[in-house]
Amino acid sequence: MTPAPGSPGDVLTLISAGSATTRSDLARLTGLARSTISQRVDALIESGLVQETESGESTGGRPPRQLRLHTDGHAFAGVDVGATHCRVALMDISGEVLAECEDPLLVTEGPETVLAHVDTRLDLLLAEAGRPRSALRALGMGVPGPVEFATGRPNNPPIMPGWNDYPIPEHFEDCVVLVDNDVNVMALGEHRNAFPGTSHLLFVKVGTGIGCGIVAEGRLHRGAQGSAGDIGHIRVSGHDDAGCRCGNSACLEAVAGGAALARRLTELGVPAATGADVVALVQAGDTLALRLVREAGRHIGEVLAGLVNFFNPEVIVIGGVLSRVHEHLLAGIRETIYRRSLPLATHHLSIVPSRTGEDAAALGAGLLAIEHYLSPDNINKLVNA
Amino acid sequence: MTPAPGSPGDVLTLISAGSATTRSDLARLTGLARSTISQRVDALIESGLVQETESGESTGGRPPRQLRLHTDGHAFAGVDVGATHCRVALMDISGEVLAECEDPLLVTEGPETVLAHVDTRLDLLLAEAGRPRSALRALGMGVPGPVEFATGRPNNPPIMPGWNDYPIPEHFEDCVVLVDNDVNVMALGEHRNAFPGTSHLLFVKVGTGIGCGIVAEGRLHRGAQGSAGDIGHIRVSGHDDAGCRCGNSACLEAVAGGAALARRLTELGVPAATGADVVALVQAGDTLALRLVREAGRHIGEVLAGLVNFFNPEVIVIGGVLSRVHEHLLAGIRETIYRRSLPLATHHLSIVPSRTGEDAAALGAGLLAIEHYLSPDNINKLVNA
DNA sequence: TATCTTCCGCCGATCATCGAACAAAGAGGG
DNA sequence: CCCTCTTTGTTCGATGATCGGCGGAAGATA
Repeated sequence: MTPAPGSPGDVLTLISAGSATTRSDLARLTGLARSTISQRVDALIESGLVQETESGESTGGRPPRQLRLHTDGHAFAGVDVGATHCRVALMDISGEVLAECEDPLLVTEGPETVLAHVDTRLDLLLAEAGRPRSALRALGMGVPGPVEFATGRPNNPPIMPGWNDYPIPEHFEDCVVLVDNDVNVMALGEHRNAFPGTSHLLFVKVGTGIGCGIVAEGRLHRGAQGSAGDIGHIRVSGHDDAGCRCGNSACLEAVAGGAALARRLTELGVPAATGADVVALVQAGDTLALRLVREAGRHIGEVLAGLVNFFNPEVIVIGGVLSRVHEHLLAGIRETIYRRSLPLATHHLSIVPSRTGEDAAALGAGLLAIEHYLSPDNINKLVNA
Repeated sequence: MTPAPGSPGDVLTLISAGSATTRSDLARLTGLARSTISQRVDALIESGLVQETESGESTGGRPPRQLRLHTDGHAFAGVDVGATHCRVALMDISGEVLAECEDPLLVTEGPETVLAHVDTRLDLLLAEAGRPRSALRALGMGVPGPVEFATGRPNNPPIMPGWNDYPIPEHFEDCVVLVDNDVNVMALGEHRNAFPGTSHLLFVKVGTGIGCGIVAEGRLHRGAQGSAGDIGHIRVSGHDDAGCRCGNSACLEAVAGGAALARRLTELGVPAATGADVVALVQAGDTLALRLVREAGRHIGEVLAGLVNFFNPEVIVIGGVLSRVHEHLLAGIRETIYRRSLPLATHHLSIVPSRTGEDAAALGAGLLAIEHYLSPDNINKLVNA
């Protein structure tokens, strides 16, 4: 129902969002009677979803008992499957990280190998956190390629041989599994962690390739085929000679991606193989590398300028390996966006480096799982059962 | 509340969407008891929102009484304020047009003049439809510039002198007024009218300038400052000599907009002043005009190819004056999009000319008003009162 | 210590919803 | 033509959820 939001799920949403920490808050926000709220809260405590902590500050009368998510007894996992690494984070229901690990692992080893690895790490982390496997409620996973979100199957991922159409969720039988593109979960992680108040955010990952996660109205926009945000193959002007692996030329990725920068540096006599090498050179003070990074920033900025006009975000977050030298990358990006976008769209626009860093992906994947579990529909089912 | 959707507003939503036409349908869809549904329907009939029409087809038992929106007693207005015209449509609550008119009118005359004109037209149309002014429940308006949707005030519109920050809703005291950008309401009109099933749609208006309305998850995306969709100033490659009124160069609008095409034709010895002139020349068989339009299509396609990668829509609709020669414009657009966008994104993508035509804007503006009035929140308020 | 304020649980009153029973209206069959 | 079956719609008592007042709890203030 639309009016008088007051189901157990809605009540929990208010608690988990931090909008309400006491029964009085809940009564005021929902419009329900205090007695009704008490009943709801009792049910949520009964289900092990909420706990009471000792009194809070008094405002002149009896101090209210604080309510918060019950962080024991449940566990959620966020998995970041990268091209060459695998990171697993174990989180409690509030989004706090309980334990975390990262290992080098090639996604090209195929789904069975990678998912088996995730499984063993999961057991280790659960042991470390002192929770049984049965406490695991949901698992979110980000993978480096397009995914059909509804089914959790990769959709012709270019750099994940053997994964096409593989039903990832079926590998984990006893818990809900949500799979999404890695950039999407990074965007989610960054949004929830650093910019919870904003409605429209773009997260741009500048690594070997270039991708973008889109948060619209606070929710991920995946598009019709789940391929939204694939900005690496948008054309930039003046580089028709730059051939791309996709078969076209002048793609953003072929001009400003980490791999492209490394290749260009190598051609110019400074050996570099990956985006990380480029970053290292910049940090070492190599002026050529620095110039290339700034130029890359301008090219990225050209594409983003168009997207700012189109999408009108409040925040653009720059992440990925190349953002380690963000002071140089951002200079070019900002310069170009402010020159090429409309004043109305840029006036309140922030362009910032990622604040969440390395584990934005694992964190975002975990949050995907947690938010699914905490959705009012799901909670109402749990409480009634 | 989230579970068991069954407030009067939700019931009406099902009726107005055509998902349910009988009480039984409603009981089945909402999960509520038949008696409860009857009670809800009675309340809606009482409020004048729903009417019963005589029996439907029997399926072996008593034939159900059909329910539909009560189309008498209410009226809604959709106003399309263009640069040089003003169109007003009077609609009933089901979205059917009762009466309509269009007059030449310069938006540069300023808000008082234009809104006074709207007022007189409104009275004429109401008289024509035989409804009193008091029947007017809500009014939607599309204007050729950015608008702060929440307040209904134009936000530094470049071609609407005197309108900046003018509080349009205050001019119509006795009814709710919603103001939006013209391209947004066109997108809404086209979506509701021709593609109600799709989630993600782009409506591209190619007229004097070039703009884009965005439908995401079935709702308009307006962006942080309400300036989303302003694609006319996205850079196209290889035209750094084309200066734009915005101060930059190589803007899509300056290369492929109707005004730019007319100017270019004139330079080449074929006099043309506006986009309409260009269309006329193409229709008269002028090969030069035709070549320019095709070329414009390719430039628009280049920008749209990027947006397809970014946004991943299901449908792109081409409207505006230039779409009158859409067979030529679309050829270039399709060619470029299919060449420059990712296969995953283009595989299920339709690129089609507007099916709604001239009054997409007035229609969309009216629908904006109607959908606001029919929103569950508003209906619940009405029924309880 | 007395009083005030706020918080929280208890409990009877109230209200919305349900579901069974019944009436209505047509289909189909003998 | 009449009888039975099916589906629809309404009526009404039963049920269960919500409300709001009351009183106890717990701290602030004086």
